[in-house]
Amino acid sequence: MSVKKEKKSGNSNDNSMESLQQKNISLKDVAAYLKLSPTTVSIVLNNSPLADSIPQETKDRIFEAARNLNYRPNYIARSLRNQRTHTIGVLIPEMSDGYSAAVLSGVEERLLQEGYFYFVASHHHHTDLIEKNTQFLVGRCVEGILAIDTPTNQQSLVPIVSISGHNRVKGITNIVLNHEKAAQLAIEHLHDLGHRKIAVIKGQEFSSDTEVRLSTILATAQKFDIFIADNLITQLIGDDPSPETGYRATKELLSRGVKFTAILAFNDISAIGAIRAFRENGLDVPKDISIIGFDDITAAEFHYPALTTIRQPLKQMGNLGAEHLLQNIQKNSAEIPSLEITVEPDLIIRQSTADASK
Amino acid sequence: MSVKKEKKSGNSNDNSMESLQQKNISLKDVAAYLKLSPTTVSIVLNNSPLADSIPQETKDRIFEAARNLNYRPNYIARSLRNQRTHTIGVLIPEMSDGYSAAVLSGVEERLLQEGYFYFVASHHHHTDLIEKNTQFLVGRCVEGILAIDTPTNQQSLVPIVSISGHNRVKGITNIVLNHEKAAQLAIEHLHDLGHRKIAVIKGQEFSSDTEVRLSTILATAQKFDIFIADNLITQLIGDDPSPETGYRATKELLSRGVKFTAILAFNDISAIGAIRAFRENGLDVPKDISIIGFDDITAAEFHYPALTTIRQPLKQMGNLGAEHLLQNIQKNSAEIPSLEITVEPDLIIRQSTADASK
DNA sequence: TCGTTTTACTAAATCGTCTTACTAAATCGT
DNA sequence: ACGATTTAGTAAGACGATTTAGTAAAACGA
Repeated sequence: MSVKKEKKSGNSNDNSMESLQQKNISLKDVAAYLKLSPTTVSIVLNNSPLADSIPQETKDRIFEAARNLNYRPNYIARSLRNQRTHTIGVLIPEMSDGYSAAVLSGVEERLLQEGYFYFVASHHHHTDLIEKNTQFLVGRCVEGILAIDTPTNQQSLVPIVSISGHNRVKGITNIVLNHEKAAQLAIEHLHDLGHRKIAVIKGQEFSSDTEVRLSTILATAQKFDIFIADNLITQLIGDDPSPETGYRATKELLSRGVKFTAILAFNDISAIGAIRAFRENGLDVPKDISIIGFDDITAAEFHYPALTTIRQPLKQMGNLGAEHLLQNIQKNSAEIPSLEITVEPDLIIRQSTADASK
Repeated sequence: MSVKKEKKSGNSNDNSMESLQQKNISLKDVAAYLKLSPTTVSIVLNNSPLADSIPQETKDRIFEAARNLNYRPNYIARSLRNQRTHTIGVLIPEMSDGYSAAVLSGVEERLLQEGYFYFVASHHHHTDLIEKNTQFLVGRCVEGILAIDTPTNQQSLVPIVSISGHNRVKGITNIVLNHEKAAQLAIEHLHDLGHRKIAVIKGQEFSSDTEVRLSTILATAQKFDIFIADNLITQLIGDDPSPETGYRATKELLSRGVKFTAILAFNDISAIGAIRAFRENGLDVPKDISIIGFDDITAAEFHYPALTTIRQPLKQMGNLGAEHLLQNIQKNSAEIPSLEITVEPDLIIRQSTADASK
């Protein structure tokens, strides 16, 4: 890393003085300039009902002055007075895992529409960081918190909406996937292809979806008369967000020597790691082993082989989460119901699944 | 999407009343409770030098009361008074493209250390959105702006640090890759493997690195007596952040019927698209065609074949960007130098490159 | 013409914190 | 014992906006 200094900017005689040094001008300045009171300027610029009695001519003068002086209301002062920050906090495990980013893009879209901004804080699966970040965010006067794939135990002073978070706290709105449907789609697809020996990669302990995902899969399999024994279940270990964990889990599974013709991965990331493990062991996907991922992150479609996967509408979930959070912010805390919003998965059939070889 | 209402929370007789309904208590409340003035409480809690004259006993009383009453200073009021928001704005093209997320994780790490939070705004490569978002952020009283892969033309009222942004505006600190070194690493590697006919996938018009990347590659190639003709250059079109654009660009290149044994992709995403295109045309990577990506995003290592790529230290760039922005915020605008911080690329050799077949 | 309403504004309080400029009492130095 | 300093605080203003509760003048109604 090297540093190259070029030159000072803002030599005191160029135009940067005029354009940059101007102190931010306040309502008072505008008022003084117009020889009016701040009150009048305020009600006109905010188009308050009180402005009805102000003649159009005066209004025009005010608007013009505000524009000419380049008046921008101070958001902080306004927030203090109105007790509204138009800011929410978002809790995520990891910025760079694809999943959070996809949800966030939905969150951002909706929030900006409503004039809200958001703070992001990631906790890397440390329980104490979840707690601490929540405190920080509340300390920053966020109006609500959106928890993405993050357990939320405590009740908070602000509304919370949880996306794929496991928790049964009162007054929290949950955005969750229809897990039964997801399991149904996955198992049915494999069953249709003739697979009967199916292995499963279970998620990390700390992942919100780990338990439901596994239990719904086992239950659904049973409906198809498929019994998934414990020795066909392997688990992701560690908080590395890369395919490495899926690779390791699969290696471990293969080392057991149990036979299977298909595997359900916890997510696309781990599916990608699994494929590498199979390939190293001389097993072709999908000829020898079929694999189904979960999420349908961008990488899934362009992987080789392209991943068959259960799509979660991640962006939509972000959108919905933001929407409900904003709604709850309008209500007073006593009337916020415990809601559960379910979104539907889709089976995306690509090249990582095929007829059972034998 | 379905909705299931469970039950109201906050039934007025459970403990949520006590724990949630308590109005936020202010400095004044603490002072009143202690029968002291807000001034005294403030100087003690902030450990201001004035507190030297306050006896320890009183201090203890104040600390205890603050804790018992669960006093949390109002950040907004404090910001207004101190004219500091400890918030910066981050401009990115796209939340979910892997690149921004990787840089952001570095940004976040550094900012949190310093007690800063950040607002994110993405512009999806729309010039007017860049302008608009900058306005919004400044309107939100951010103390500085970090522009990631985003052109910044105008001088602004707040310090700007640009990461991989092309711009020659005074007073802006740039974090850039050593592009010459990057080109050198890539070309040298291919040359060593015997490649002489090399194609290039050029970035989109709007990507900051597009021009430098191509020009440094062409210049470096020439040093190795390799001439890259125009008909060996194809370009990414459109703002789809998926490998699709790389796929299309490569298809188009192949349709020209020009021969080449290796290709330099603009980034890993487009390299992944290119591999798919080659595969469809019956070309094996790396047996028939070698390919080098750029960035080393997480997906690169686990792709098949694993991508040889030029790594950019994305997280470090985020870290540096945040660090310099915070430094510049301390200075007054006249003394901010136009700095260029260069970070070094690495050649990561994996399986997508091999000896030239003929 | 006199009282009421409307018009066109404004003064002052408030949001919650921090800081500057005090004061009153206690202690110190000689 | 008397002025100077230290101790232990406090009152008031500012940050920049919004809102409540006005007021003075003009227009209106009978």
